[in-house]
Amino acid sequence: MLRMGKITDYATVVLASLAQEPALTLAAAELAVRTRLSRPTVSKVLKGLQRAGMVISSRGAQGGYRLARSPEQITAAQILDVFEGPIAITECSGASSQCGIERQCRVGGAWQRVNAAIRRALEEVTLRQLAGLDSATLRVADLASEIRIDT
Amino acid sequence: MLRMGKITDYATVVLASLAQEPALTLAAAELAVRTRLSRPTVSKVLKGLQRAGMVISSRGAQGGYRLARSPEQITAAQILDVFEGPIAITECSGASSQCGIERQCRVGGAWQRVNAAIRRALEEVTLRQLAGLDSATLRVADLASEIRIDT
DNA sequence: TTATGTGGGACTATTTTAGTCCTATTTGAA
DNA sequence: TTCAAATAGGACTAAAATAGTCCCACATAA
Repeated sequence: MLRMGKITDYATVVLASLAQEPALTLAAAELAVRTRLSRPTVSKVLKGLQRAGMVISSRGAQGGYRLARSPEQITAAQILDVFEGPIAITECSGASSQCGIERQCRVGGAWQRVNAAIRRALEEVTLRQLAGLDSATLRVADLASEIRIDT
Repeated sequence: MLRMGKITDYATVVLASLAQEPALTLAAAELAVRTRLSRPTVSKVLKGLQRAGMVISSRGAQGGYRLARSPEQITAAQILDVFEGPIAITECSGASSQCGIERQCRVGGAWQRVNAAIRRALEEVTLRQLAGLDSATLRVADLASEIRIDT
């Protein structure tokens, strides 16, 4: 329905892995093993995360990565932002909307609100939760309804 | 941040246009004029919508399209489904998740819940609202709490 | 019977995305 | 001082998704 790229997905996995051991500095190679992802991919992900300030890197021997903040302070929204950018659900709902039909369609406004709502929800979800470190697990009503068949 | 294709965007615009005149049967060409989109594109969109049962078509002269149900009964989630498919926010959160690392990452579950929450929010938004036909506008605050993830 | 429509694809060009690899730079430790 | 272990930053290619157009068969009102 809505999609995020695989890299963002990987990023979550890698971050979750780092969240298991917030104290340690782990090398990309080690993280690749732990996450079962390929090394180049893990590297790419970590570079992005470091540029975004989500992880702190140490270069040279014994170097590696660690979380820049605690898992409670990293949100799903932040993770999305790193690789997906601030691009909105629809182009109209983005910052610089100039689709030309704007005046006519009037649709933009509503999508913007939807988008804002989704974003706020995503800001409520922490890495701690994503990593399953929360004993009180996420409580969201039972599963998404499948394709609806209203008449 | 999260993205949906342009076609889905167009679909919303076209549906909103149809929602202005639920009684009329409008030809693709006419809708192209009203929405300021190109004819082929509008046509493509409408074909998809008709296959999905969102609009009803009449062939031949004086033919065209009209909404299959009232604007209140068409939701943003349904519109998304037509062209974006049921694909989830991350592949792990899709129906057939077999990413291989699933056992390790444990992340999938949380994303699934996030995804479900987003979907539910999208089901609350009607075409009527998207089209701006509702005098009482969307109340974002409510929407956000709808999709909040309790810890 | 002809104008006007939709139905269903086929098709191409463009853009995104995924994933790998190469080279420079940094740094701890023998 | 030197070397090995790591990250930084791109460059690059292949594959996949998207956008958008076009063509032709079929349907139907006048």
